[in-house]
Amino acid sequence: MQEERRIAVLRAIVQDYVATEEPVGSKALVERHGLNVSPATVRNDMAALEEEGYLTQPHTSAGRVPTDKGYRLFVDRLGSVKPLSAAEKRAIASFLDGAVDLDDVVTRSVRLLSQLTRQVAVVQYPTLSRSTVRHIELVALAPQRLLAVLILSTGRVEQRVVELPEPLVDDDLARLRSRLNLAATGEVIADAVAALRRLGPEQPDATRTVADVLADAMSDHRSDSRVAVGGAANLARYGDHFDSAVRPLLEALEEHVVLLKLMGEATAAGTVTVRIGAEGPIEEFSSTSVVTTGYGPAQDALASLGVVGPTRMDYPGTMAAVRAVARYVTRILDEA
Amino acid sequence: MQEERRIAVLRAIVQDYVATEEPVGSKALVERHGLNVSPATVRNDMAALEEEGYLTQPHTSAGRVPTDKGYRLFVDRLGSVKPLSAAEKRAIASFLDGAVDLDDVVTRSVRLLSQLTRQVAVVQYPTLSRSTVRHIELVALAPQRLLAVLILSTGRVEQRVVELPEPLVDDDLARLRSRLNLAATGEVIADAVAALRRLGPEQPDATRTVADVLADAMSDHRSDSRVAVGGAANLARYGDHFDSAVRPLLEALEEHVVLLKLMGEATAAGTVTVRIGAEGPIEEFSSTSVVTTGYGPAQDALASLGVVGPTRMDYPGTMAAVRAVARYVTRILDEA
DNA sequence: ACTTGGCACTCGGATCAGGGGAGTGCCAGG
DNA sequence: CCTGGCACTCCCCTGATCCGAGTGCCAAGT
Repeated sequence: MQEERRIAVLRAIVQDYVATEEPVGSKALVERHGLNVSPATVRNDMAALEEEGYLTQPHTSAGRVPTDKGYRLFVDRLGSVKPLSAAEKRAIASFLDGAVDLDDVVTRSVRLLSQLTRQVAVVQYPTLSRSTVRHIELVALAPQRLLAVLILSTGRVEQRVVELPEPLVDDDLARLRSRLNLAATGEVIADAVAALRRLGPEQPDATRTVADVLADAMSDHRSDSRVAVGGAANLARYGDHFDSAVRPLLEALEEHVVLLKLMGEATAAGTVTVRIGAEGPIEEFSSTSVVTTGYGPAQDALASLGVVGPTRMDYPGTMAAVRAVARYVTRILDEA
Repeated sequence: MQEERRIAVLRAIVQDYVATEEPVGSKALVERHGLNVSPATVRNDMAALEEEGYLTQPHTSAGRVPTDKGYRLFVDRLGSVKPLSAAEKRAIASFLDGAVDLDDVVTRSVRLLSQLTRQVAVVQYPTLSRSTVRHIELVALAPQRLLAVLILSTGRVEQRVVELPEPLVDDDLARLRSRLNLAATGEVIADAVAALRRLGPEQPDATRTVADVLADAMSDHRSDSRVAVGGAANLARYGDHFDSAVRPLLEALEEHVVLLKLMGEATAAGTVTVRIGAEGPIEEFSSTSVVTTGYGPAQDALASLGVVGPTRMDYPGTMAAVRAVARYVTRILDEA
């Protein structure tokens, strides 16, 4: 009985604190929420919750603030994620439907997500390792120079200028093109790389050169850590802790490697992961929470997408938005 | 005689203020700079400069701060832009030389520029209107569906999935491809669009469909306003005015259209444009300066690139960095 | 065994006065 | 036209005071 009320108190505190950004006291609590008990009772509960580590007091004589542990309990005890309104769903659909290519999908998602959550949104580009080669194209730029274009199943395009060891006539170019496509098209990246590397030493130099460049392009780690970021302006709402919190985050947003570490491994689509404060991998961001999920085919997430914000954030709303956007993105990519 | 000294005083004030971010007084001035006059003399000069609108006092009894007009004079009277050190030049070269494609060049430039200037850097992608069509590629995805890939001279790649009104066999595809390339390859975008649109009604439906999609892709204004932004973390150094200055800027950095307006028309490569405070087109950014220049072939700039920062910035250094980076980017693009 | 009202206590934050100091303007003399 | 001197003006820092929200605890009530 009391146990239940304590959870209710914790929940109320979290909600109020998220809304007001100020430590919440016993009196205000009973007023704003329909708790049918006196402030004194709530005080006892709060003392107990503090004892167990779910709350803290900034000062001896101030209201209570949830700890990371408190948020964690709050999130875990969320019954169901509240579904988005019909209007929001429609907005998502219409916003994403106009996308013309992969870049566009990612850009729109990131913007959409940041607007829905009023937070910093991060969308990782589909991982190379999960995609297959759709086509390889060679365009002659000069007799000894060509442009190799690599098109992947996810819609990603890589291109490289290749200097040839010897001039190549059109016929040779066509032959080379079909040889490369024969080896790589339809294959998963890892296999395609292997196949290209195997294109033996017995082949003419030009083949080797081009195959190597393509294989390198495919294994380029740089392109495996591409992310899009949006809504950085929402950081301005961080309020205080400017130098200690906002600045490192702004820096991280440009360091994609750090950002990806912060986002963590792509989880299976459908499951929304919430990392609260110090639960994350980077000490500096101990007052930052991350809400992510994977997107792409069910058991085989292409990459993750999510939101980064202050520990004091609207978890239910954020989780709902992240999940919804992931779902739509998955569908869009499926169609293309 | 006094005229010259006044300029010297203004210059000294600008330098000190930029360095310390605090109003500068007469005594500190004569000490830190080798002015061979007394503080009283400097005070007279300052009073005159204030009279003419080059300086202001935050409070009756505080030091002086340059006005926009003061910065303007300072910038105009800069003798020569101080050249970068050899080390810096080397850094630029090595930083940009590793770029593999257009995206990479732009990304690296933006990062480089923000690091050199410790400011927010903005690089516009080469304008579509100045580039030519290098190649058009069609890849069959399904009998009635193909992927059209458009490769431009600047290295930009656009792709679209096209649903065909009728199935297309390989031979037709090859014919279609060469017809499209014949019409568009080598042409400036505007001409290519026209040529594609002309691909007459007498042609089979598939041709029309694909040609239209390509023409649309080329005239897509969305892609004409692409920019890359970097160094947003440097905004953290804005110090005070957080909500009034940093926030709108952060927002603008995501609104590429606004950002481009702020950057202004691409100026001829070689000329560095400085827009100080209220000289800019957007009232909200009246305490923000913009330093830009064009890049690309001499008289025919592809696009602009530059830096956005507080009016109180190191103009000589910033101008030098912007010019140097533009120069290198031009060279790199020329080679590719 | 909880809950409740009462009460003393704590402590942060707002408010205010006072003093120090940096900087100015002006004037009279070089 | 430059310079030293001097009175004056505010800004801002410091310390003291006060107020009130909020707590913890206790004793009484259900």
